[in-house]
Amino acid sequence: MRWSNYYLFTTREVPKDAEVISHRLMIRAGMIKKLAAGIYTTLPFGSRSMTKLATIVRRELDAKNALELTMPTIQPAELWQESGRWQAYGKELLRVNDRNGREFCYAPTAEEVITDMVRKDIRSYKQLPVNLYQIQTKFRDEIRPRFGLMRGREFLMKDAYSFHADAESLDVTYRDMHDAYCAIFAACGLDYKVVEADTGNIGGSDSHEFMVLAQTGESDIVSCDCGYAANTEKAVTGALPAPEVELGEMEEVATPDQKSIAEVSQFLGKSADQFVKTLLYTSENEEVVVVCIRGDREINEIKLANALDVQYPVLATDAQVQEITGAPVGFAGPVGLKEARLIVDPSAAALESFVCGANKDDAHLVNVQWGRDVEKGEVIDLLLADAGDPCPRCGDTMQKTRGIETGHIFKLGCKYSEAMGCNFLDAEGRDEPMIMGCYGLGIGRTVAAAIEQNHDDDGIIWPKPLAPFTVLLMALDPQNEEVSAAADQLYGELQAKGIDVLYDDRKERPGVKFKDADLIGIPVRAVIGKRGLSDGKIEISERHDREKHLVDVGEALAKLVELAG
RNA sequence: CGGGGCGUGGCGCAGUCUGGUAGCGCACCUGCUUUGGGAGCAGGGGGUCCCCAGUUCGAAUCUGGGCGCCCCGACCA
Repeated sequence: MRWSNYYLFTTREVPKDAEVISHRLMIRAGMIKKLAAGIYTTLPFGSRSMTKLATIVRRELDAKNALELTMPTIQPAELWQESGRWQAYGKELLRVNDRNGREFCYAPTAEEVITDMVRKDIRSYKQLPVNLYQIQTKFRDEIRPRFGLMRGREFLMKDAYSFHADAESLDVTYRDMHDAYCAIFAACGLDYKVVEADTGNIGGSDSHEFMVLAQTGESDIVSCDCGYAANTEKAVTGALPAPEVELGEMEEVATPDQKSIAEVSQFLGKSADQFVKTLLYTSENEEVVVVCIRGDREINEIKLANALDVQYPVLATDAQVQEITGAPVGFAGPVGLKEARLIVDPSAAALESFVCGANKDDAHLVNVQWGRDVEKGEVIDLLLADAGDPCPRCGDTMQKTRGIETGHIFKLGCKYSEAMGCNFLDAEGRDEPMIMGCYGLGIGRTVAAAIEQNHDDDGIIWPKPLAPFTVLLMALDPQNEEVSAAADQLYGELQAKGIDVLYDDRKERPGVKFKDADLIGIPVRAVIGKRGLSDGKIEISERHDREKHLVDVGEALAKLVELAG
């Protein structure tokens, strides 16, 4: 491709709303352009990267016998009502009406449509398993789209769905997809981690996320050298080391205006890990739940939602706290709260003696003991895991890192097949719901993640497999006939070798071309200028180290082919 | 959903408080010079100042309504 004929316009400045590096670089390098909040046009240069990733994805999935199809992006409401997600998905589901007023939605995912298709086509266990995928645009009306392609509303995703006669068959496909995803991310040259994950509103049992490690990621991961790794939404820990406490009789102490754990901790001279933090939650079913956790730790609200089997637990209002505890916010404790359901995290349950609110204005209780002074209630893990916590498998100290969720695989079980009557006849002639799995991979997000992980101050440093072009051929002074003749010839030869080459034949000054070259980050660069050419040399370098090698004109092609490989 | 901020050529901004008919840098076009790390000089094109209504002789500027966009928060007992 000759740059002079191409649609690639770089910019020196970026819109002020672009904050993360991949977003800035994708705009500056002419890959994407914003149309509306979280909605982007992918320009030709960006499109090439996406296509390269899609090709890798297809190759690895096809190798696992997954079959590509294409489903509509506009889906009828009836299917979503059947699965129950027309209500459950909430505002993220973009709903539209056609000219007759019939309700549709723009697909955020395609479980309903694929399940509807399969229930109509497949009757027998002999036709199972099947694994079907598409690479198709999705729309999710996110609360807060941000970071360009990292969290867009409209985005390109590969989604796959498998159907099985039994759990063993699902296990095999799940493993296949796990391996395919590993192959895909490895092929892209990305530093990634597979972690245990919560299933969120997709539903189902077992689930893993593929995280590209980057500080700008929106997910927290804890991991251990032994191999355990999990999203903090899901992560469990070993028992926390118990703090040393003095034992004594329960006693009320005055703590005027000392509301937060930090304040009371300082006021009483006791560390925060000797406290029990008591929080009141409500949810859509309006039951108030009292939750206790150790004073220095945080509640994982995803775990709480799962424990309560609700969608969104929310903290009780100040008025509700006043009504139930009889005290303003800041003085809640488990002692004497008989009316409400009490859930205690193991971190709090393990305390031999602790400090908590007295359910009375300006007062706390010290030396409280479970069993003696207050019933323990249900002990359920609600802890938000953090760096330094013990690994649940081996007990070693875990680390915390951040990652970008680029892939997510689920064992769905029968959630959709039961709701939608997607059944088959087994060998005994019994009607059974199919067991399902689903597997997502964000195409645009993975490309953004690749940039997040591979760049420097001057621009993108593409991993070769995702690079829009493999070789950038620069003619420094295309007006000079010798230079342009040599460059034209090399360009033709590279094309003949099947190499993706971008030929910078623009009539720009050298400085502009070098800056652009660094910005767009093509892995291999060949520079032809009259200075080198007078000695019969072409300068070849790679973007990742920019080390310059002068190569004889006659050897340049072979060298470039070697580096491109 | 709550809080804050912003909408002025393609991009980044000034002008708004104190109303008088729009400007700067980058980008773009033409010419000359320059040509190995975002050149110089000269000339030039491009804006219903987000939209609607109102006040006024006069509105980018004041008032009201709407739309769009961004950031922060949704972390506490």
